[in-house]
Amino acid sequence: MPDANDCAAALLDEYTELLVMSGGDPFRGRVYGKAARAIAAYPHDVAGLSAAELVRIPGVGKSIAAKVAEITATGSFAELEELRTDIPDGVRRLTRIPALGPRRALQLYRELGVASPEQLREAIAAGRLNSLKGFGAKSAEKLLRGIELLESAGSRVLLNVAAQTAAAVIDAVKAAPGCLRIEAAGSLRRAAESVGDVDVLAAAADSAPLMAALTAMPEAVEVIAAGPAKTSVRTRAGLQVDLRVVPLDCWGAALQYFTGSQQHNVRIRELAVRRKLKLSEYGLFDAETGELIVSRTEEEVYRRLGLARIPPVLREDTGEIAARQPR
DNA sequence: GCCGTTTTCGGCCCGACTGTTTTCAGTCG
Repeated sequence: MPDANDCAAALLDEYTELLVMSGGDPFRGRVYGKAARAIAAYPHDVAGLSAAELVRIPGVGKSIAAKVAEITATGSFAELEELRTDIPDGVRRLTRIPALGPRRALQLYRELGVASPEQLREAIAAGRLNSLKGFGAKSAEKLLRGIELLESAGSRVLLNVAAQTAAAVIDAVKAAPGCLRIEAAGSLRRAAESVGDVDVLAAAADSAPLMAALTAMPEAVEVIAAGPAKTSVRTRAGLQVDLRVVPLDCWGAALQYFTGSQQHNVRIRELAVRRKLKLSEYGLFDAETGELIVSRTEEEVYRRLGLARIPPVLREDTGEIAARQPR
């Protein structure tokens, strides 16, 4: 993929983050993120394209085409530079802390002047978060832990390491009473080169014994979240493991959802919306009546959306959906 | 800001969990 595309995509992504942080129209922010992904996946060098050619890239309209042209010519664009002067780069780094998103990162900056993870640690130590609306004792504790995780930073691991973890989780959970089916999903099932976390999907009428089996694993040193539908733990090695449990009837829809990349799923769900349908991990439904249409197999879900089944490894939103739509 | 298998205007994926908020915003995937 051409360097110019990576460069333009990175700047548009940065602009997306800054837009989201500064409030404003959330849909506008999404558009830039979408365009950034399309440009990153675009096979031709954007630096050599005219405006008319740029707008042929899906998700790129006149306005973004002009910004890409400006990036090609100058290395950046005016609106981005303007936001950069408003929000220091360290504030963006704050959002790398787990559980700290754009809105609260900006709040920390605006109200306490905190402009980096290091400054956040100092602010917490000095008790300065106590006065901040929406930040309680638990938040402070969680943020400190998050900063530690950020600093130890082995964020993504190789596929084989994740596969070993998944195998251990599957062994432990499938022994729990009531486990009807279990399989690794997420980037592991897509066979991505590296994975950020381990996703495991299971089917059961009662999820409690399965969730208990996960949190009882000796490797699970921290419980990040624990609910009836989803439980997340962190392993000794710092790898996050998410276990999702659904009723057996939803297996296909759930596997479809928990396998696709975020972007693939958004695309597929948009396709559903355009057909007056609603897709979730629980099935494909009629948007108006809420009536269930299909949910048992992935093939049924894709077929009902007018698509041939897409192999897991391709579910990255890099053109695989258009390639399977009838012309 | 982009886009169209009713649309060139009015939408824009969907659900789970947490913390502090007593009804929901923020975050995540």
